[in-house]
Amino acid sequence: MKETLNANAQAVLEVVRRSHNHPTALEVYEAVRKVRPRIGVASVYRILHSLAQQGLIRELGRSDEACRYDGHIERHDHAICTACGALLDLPVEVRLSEEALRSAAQAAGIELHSHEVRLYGLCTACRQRLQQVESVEG
Amino acid sequence: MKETLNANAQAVLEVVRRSHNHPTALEVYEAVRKVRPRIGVASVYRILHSLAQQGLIRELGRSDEACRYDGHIERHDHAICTACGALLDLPVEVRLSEEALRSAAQAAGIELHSHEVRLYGLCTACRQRLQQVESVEG
DNA sequence: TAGCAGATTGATAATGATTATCATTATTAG
DNA sequence: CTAATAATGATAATCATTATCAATCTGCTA
Repeated sequence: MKETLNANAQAVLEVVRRSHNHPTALEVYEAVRKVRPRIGVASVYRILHSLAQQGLIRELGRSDEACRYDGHIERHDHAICTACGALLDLPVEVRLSEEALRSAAQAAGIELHSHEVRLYGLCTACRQRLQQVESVEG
Repeated sequence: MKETLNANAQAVLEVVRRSHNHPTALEVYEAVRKVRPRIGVASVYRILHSLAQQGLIRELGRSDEACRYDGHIERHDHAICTACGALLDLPVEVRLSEEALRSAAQAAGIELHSHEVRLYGLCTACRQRLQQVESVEG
């Protein structure tokens, strides 16, 4: 059990908090390297897991290729582009009733700690890109 | 564009539909091998992607280590154990309003196709396991 | 029906993310 | 200060997935 953060862990936490685009572990590694050049990948992975376990950052299930991290630890929802895999924070909360959550958790037999709504669809860029392809092919 | 499913694809689809525990691609491969021994991993991956693209199965973002597939293509929600990574289908729907969804999608700038609610917490097994650890350590 | 163009397949190598190993270094207790 | 212990990072190993490519199958034409 580690309570205080050393310089490496501080740097990792800083990077994750400062980046608003859900960096992967390797991206965090590259960024942290600039300020702590001697750090290795293994330590970055170790620190990320440890920070996530302490609730200081959030580990997002990998939607496309690699696991991504989020400095926003307040509960929030996501939108995921089914074409390019982009994972966006929703700026608004999708409201749902406590009662619905509680009964669903009970039905599944789990002790509910948190929840997330995921919206799937096409982001603006992909929508435009696909329309162009259609018009060329069609 | 392929419309008809050949014997390999049929077998893969059968396996995914028959298994009620979100198999990984490798698990599907092992199961399909029993009925089509000459099939290779590459084909299984190809077929899984193709079936998912045709909407015949659903590709679940990898919650723990590997990508998992679901024969249930009707929209449904999931519960995820934060301790062991288990991914469970919710037997009931977590109801939320069309209006809330639509406005959230608009705020994120995506064209909404589907959505999913994810409940995070401890499954029964992990709850018990962790209680035991506590009582031993405490 | 034979022969061929193109698609499909599967064995295998390659890739990319993550984890394990382990010698070295830093930290702490005595 | 020294011994014990924990933390670190370089590197190898692992695991899922993808790319490559020769072999095979498909439908089609002559």
